Amino acid sequence: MGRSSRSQANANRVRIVEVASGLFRAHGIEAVSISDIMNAAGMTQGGFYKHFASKDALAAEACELAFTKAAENWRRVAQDAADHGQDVSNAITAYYLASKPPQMTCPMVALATDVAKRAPGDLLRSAYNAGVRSLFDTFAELAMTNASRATTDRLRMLFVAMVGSNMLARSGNGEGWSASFKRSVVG
Amino acid sequence: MGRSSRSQANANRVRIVEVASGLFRAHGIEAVSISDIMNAAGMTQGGFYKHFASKDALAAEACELAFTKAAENWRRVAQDAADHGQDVSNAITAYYLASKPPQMTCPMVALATDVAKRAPGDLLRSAYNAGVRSLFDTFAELAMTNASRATTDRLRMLFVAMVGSNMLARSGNGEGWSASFKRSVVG
DNA sequence: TGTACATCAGTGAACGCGCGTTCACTGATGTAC
DNA sequence: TGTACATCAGTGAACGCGCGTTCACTGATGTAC
Repeated sequence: MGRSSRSQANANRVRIVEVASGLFRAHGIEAVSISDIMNAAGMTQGGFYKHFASKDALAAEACELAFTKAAENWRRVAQDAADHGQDVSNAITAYYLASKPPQMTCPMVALATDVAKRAPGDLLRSAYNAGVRSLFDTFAELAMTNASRATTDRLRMLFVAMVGSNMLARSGNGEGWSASFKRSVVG
Repeated sequence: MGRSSRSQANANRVRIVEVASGLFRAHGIEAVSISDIMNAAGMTQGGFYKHFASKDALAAEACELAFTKAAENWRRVAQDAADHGQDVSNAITAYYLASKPPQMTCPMVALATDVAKRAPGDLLRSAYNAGVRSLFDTFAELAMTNASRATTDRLRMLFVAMVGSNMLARSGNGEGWSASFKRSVVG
């Protein structure tokens, strides 16, 4: 197994970020090791530092990717809803609270605790906050094009309610009781 | 330093749980070591297992204590508000979203990620969910005695919005932007 | 196009470190008479 | 109340383990002529 071609190496780098983005969202950043990531990407641990300066640097990139993908999905869901004459913010909320595979967990919820440990100005913390900001802006933009004239404040409250009920449901016992929080938001 | 008396040992055990409850809320369970806890309690690591079967067992007890203290504080705040003829649910929400020292961080937010990693039926996970349930019930009970006839569903939405905005603010950059989420809830 | 050499993506073993937990030990506390 | 002995709360060193990171090495790829 000698040197890979430039294009192969680039593809490998992209795959590492994608795989890491999923693993981090499923298990949290600290619970996933470099070996876990590299093996899942079909390589061995040693090659990691040919692509990234540190685990932290990867975490910031993986975080950014997670938010980008989330925003893309919201746009797609909003388009679908608009095409069928349905309420856009309702559609996004329902999509957001629908159960998804672990690697698709909302990055706002999955990474919050890891981010909270970082100092202000930290790479990951900055990526996370830029992501939250961008995701809310996307939400507001999509919901505003809707017929309904929701205020920004009302959208902010809906947004944090989505996030909060998602977080509690994720740590819940699978009882219907946890689900009642979700229902209070999407209802 | 020989054997401690029974009552001294009991007091030490209580202190360990209290100290751990604060450290876990400030930094997360995995980021705090047994040494950290025992040193903060004024002892050395080796004595830990004379009191607890494992770090997990302590985590469950510390989690329970955190929720108990939170409920007590809410009751006190509600009583204060009622005594001054103020709206109870507003008072609790404002108190909940006010900035507090790290060791007073809301356990729902601080422990969520650690809990999410545990299997259903795990000791900590059970303690967390019992705590959430009990804290919401407390909230509903206190808010219902209020003049305003809020529906349970409306209280649930307010509850998850509190939790969500608190979580985002905790991982925020200290900009006013993060605070606008809190304002959308308490406003 | 062909050849000679430099580059560098990926390998896998090794490193230092901090963790949760164990253990032999100490000596004041608790108990039996 | 006093004495002899068992108990056991707390100590501090040691354990095995997995982590992030480093490193010497391999050999196909890229480049210069």
